[in-house]
Amino acid sequence: MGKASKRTAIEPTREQNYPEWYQQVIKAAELAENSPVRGCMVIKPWGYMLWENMQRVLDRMFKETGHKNAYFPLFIPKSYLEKEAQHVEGFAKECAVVTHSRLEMGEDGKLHPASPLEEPLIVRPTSETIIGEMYSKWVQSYRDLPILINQWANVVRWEMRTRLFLRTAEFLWQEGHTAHATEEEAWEETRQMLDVYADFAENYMAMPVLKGEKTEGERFPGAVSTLCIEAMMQDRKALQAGTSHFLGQNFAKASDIKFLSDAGELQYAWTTSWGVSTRLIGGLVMTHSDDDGLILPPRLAPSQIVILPVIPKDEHRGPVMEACESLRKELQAIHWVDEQHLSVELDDRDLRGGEKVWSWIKKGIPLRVEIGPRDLDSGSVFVGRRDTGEKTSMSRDEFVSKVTSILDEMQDGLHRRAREFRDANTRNIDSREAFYEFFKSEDTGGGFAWSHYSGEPELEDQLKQDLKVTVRCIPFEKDPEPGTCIFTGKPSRQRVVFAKSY
RNA sequence: CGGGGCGUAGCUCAGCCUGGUAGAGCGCUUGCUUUGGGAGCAAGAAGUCGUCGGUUCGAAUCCGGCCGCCCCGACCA
Repeated sequence: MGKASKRTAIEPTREQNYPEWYQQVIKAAELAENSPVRGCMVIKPWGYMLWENMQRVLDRMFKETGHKNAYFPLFIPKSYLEKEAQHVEGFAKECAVVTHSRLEMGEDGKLHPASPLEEPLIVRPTSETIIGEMYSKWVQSYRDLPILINQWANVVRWEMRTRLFLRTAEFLWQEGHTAHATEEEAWEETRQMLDVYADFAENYMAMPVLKGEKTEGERFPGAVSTLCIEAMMQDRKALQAGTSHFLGQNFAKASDIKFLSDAGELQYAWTTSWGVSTRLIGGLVMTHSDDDGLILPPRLAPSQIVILPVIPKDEHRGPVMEACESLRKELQAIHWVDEQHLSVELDDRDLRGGEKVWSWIKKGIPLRVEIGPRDLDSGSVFVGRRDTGEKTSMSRDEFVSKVTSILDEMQDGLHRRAREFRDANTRNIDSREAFYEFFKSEDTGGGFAWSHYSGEPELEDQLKQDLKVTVRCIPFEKDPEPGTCIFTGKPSRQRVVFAKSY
């Protein structure tokens, strides 16, 4: 097996061509593929199950923090979007516009839009304006506040260049929209939801994230402040994995969300919005996967375990399948994290052994259990771990009793590995020269640079031009240490995090 | 939106320059031998060559229009 073991399931490898590797991992894992519709992807069952698991966990977290789900229209009248000036500026270029309501068959045998709409409809790029419109009707008194609503939806942003999961014209997400009586309460909500996202990223995705605030240039259009979580991918680029916006009274003024306070004064509400999207799946892929394909954290994997029957001769089929079925039943009865049952696949497809094994490696399933005639005789199972590649034979009973602790260990191991990678590629950088050097050495360098920075937007433009580097966030720090900006020498309150980004 | 490239079997592509019966690899189907980390042999199915028009006895091949896709530059969860 000497030469065979060198072959990787995914070509090219991460080192050879990272973007192409990413595409190939998704293809090999059957997460998604490009569709005939420009910029829009098809999410396949294995990928969609992953999304459903993310939804399940996040939805529970949202409800535990007092939110309820609702649904608002896909279409937004153009005039609504026009209400908030910065919002318009931010989104206008990427809006899909519906202008007609009917198709008629022309003499050329083709369908033509026939009936122009009085007012064009925008396919939502985000729903602040339409939701604000409804909130303005629902809010009269301070007794109507807060409103804490989330929606699971699709949105459309007409992007020029798209990449599966990371940036597609249509994507799935959740958007929370809340309205509050006081500024302080809205701020608290903004921070709370960022904490929810960070909790989810760290403890379910096993993806370490930095929490912080966006600079003016990276802020959500129309927001007073945008908070974010930022993760490092294996190519050392940053991925914005979630955002939580403090909108101040900007959208309340635009949508006329007013209420009478307990003192009888008419006031504008304070609003927030926050979201994560199917982009998280891209982040998951790029955080953990290796040159043999996807690696999934057990807590979010569509299934934790696949059982692979080994049937050398037809006479083995009955006993082996029986053993597999009984093991599956026993494993499925086990409760694991959040009282969820373990999810177990039994792959009895008529494929050769090696091919079948590799298909599951590429799909990133945490544990593979092979059961053949020899195992039946010895009462053992053969277990392969996706995270370490380790393969061991152990007694069936031992496996059943240890399986949840093995999964916990894998979950922790992935998180630790990702955090160590990030930390190894994070530096405090204290001079302009060192900064440029850090980001210019394409192959060996790059990563997160923590540097003092005085915050001029022109400076950010310059760095973006020179190095494609931007401020990812102004991190939340316990004791920010003041210093001087490495570019201008002006005083700086704290270090900010720079990186190349997706 | 500017620059470059490409449309031929399910996929990746050759054939085009120099017009003459549509090709390969992978995948798929069937059979036999195999099966504990990517099997071997044999047989088979599969394409109006993106589209519309022109030149020609004859066009995947030459010419023109159109459509679609990919890559590179300014924006983004």
